[in-house]
Amino acid sequence: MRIATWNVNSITARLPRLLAWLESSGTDVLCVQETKCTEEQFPSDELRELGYESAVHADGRWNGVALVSRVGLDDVVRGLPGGPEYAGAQEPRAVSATCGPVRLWSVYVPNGREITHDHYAYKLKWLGALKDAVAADAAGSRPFAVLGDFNIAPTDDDVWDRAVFEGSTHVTEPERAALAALRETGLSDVVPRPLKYAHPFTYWDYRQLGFPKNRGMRIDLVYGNGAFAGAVKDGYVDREERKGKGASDHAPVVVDLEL
DNA sequence: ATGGCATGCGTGGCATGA
Repeated sequence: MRIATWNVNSITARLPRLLAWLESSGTDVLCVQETKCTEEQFPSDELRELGYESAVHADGRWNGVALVSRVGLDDVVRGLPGGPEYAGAQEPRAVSATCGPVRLWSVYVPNGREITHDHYAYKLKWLGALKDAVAADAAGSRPFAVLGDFNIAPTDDDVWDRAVFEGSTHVTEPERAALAALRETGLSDVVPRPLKYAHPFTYWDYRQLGFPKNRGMRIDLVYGNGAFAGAVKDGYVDREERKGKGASDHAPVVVDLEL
């Protein structure tokens, strides 16, 4: 079973690449982030023609998540139960479902913007609510994983130059502590292998030749419980998909399981 | 010293991203 997570940075802008990649990679379940569309605009018909069902949680030009599966899509939950509001509203940043033998979440953790910004406090609250929402499944015996764009580099090695991020979000101790608390529910970081260079970065800024210079970050993560992590046979970052015109600034993270 | 790129919305220049 091949499961992947990919921040597509607009599913409508990425649709030709997305459809081609699903076919060429043979992915069974894809966790999508930053759909940047309404639920009506989501390309459910095009995906259905390829044999995939979709569960979408989206409301317009920002955020938006989905689960796309060809191995079943049941018991869909849209949103983060108990999640905090930002600017008076719940944002579409989480969707979960059961896909065959495995329960999965697709999450788009708030960016945080700046350490002094309200968005940063919101990010930490959001992660706390995520921990509470997944704790029972994380501790369970059914294969379970939270996949997505966590907007946190778990260690200093997960950014191309730690010094550049001094004073910035994505690398702070409270963010990493929130990730550690999430792991303590029973989840472990399923680290993919890179296809090139030493470290499995998953995001490279569009600017300043970030990708050619491999100035990347590992912020797209797969957090699986024991039954999930124990079934993992391989995992990699498909950096080929970051190449060329019309690429997302994130590459897909692919995990193969024997379930 | 600054911005540099891409997206949506909507046709000009913001807001957002990390």
